Amino acid sequence: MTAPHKFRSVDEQLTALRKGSAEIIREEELRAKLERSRASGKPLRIKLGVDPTAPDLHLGHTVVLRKLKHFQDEGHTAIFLIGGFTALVGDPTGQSETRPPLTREQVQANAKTYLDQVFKLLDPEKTEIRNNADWLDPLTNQEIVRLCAKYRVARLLEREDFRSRLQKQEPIAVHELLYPLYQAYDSVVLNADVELGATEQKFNLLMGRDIQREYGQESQVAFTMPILVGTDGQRKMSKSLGNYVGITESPTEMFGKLMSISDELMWSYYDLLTDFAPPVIVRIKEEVRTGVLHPMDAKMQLAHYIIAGFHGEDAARKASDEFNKVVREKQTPNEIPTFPVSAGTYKLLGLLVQAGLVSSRTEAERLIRWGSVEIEGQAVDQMNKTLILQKGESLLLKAGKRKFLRVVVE
RNA sequence: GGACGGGUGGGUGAGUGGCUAAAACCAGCAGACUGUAAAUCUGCCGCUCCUUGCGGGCUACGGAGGUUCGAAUCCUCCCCCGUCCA
Repeated sequence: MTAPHKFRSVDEQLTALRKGSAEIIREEELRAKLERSRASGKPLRIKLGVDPTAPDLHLGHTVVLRKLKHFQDEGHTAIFLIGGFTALVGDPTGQSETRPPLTREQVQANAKTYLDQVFKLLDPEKTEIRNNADWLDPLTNQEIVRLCAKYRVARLLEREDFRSRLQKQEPIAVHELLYPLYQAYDSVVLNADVELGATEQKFNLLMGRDIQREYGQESQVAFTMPILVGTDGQRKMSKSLGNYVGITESPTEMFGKLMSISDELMWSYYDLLTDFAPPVIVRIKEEVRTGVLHPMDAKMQLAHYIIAGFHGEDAARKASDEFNKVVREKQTPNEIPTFPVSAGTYKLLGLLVQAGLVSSRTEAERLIRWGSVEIEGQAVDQMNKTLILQKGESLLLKAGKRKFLRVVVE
């Protein structure tokens, strides 16, 4: 009479968890941990740390978040760690650009918005939320030195971005070296069994293993996910590169951005941003290859799926309709922002700038010259177009292919 | 502390006295085409003024001065980054 197991079989779990992963170091250890947990009924502790450096999460963050959810779905404990302290230190991550240091208030505000967004995916009931400021802030100098004593400089410098910066003669600040140490120390405090991260986190995750051992703990499994390439198809998705899709963006915007990825890139989005089983994705790919399914339709299906996950079916359908209408049929969108003005005479150039449709008069001139500015569907052909607006009137302006504005005279 | 190398437009990166609003590439924008805001091709890509012209003005090559008819380019001082030596 054995009690029914709380967990699925280890093999089933492993299969589900492996999906989409880049590297699991080491898989045998993960298997052993899963076995032990299944036998004891004790869930594993899965750590995912995020530094709240910006107020919004984008799809890139959700890759790893989704994996955390998979662990959660298997009955393990998801630990969402907010880097309240480490956000102030700043992970080097290779970016040479010096970010302006965040204030504690900013970090706190960001952390709050993160949680709201994270719970669109994770089950809040089953998630342990921690903030490393809680234990890193009170650390004494003595303890910090003791922590530092546990690692060697040469090993720190093995990290890819340190090495390349050293080679390229780029600056490395001392505090940047500390970052991985703090992150590793978090794993000790949280007693993590597994730490999730993007592949670029590999070094930090591995360091957690060493430091945990130094503190007499069993090493965590370093579990990495591929980095999501941004909408430009080149570089990793990031807000500062402007190639991101934010999860709080409107469904329409998300749809448009997702449709703008290259046909090629869509497959990695299928892998990393959906929960379709691998064979399903293979089938879709095959259908596109043989011409049964149009690539555009495959992409629309993808966009629909992703958006439905954040905003619901209805919103996804609306966004899809809107896309068909505006982009494919080149019609006017349903919802157009309005810009109130008072009655009077206006020069078109000035109005375009004022309304924010263009960033400068020079740009407005350029667009007019190209015939890309329209009033009520009519291309403007004179540079000095003057508009006489009367009370109650409204005019539909279009600048470029997808900037619309309704000028309303009050 | 010493020797040496470097700091150029959103990014990478040419340019050593005028022909340079500054090559090239990337990003961005527009147009054509299409199957989508994919791909491809073409054009544009500091700001501003007007009589919209291969037009005028202003701003721009780390900062401040200077030389010169003219400076991203030469000189002086300063700031910042890196390498090597101590």
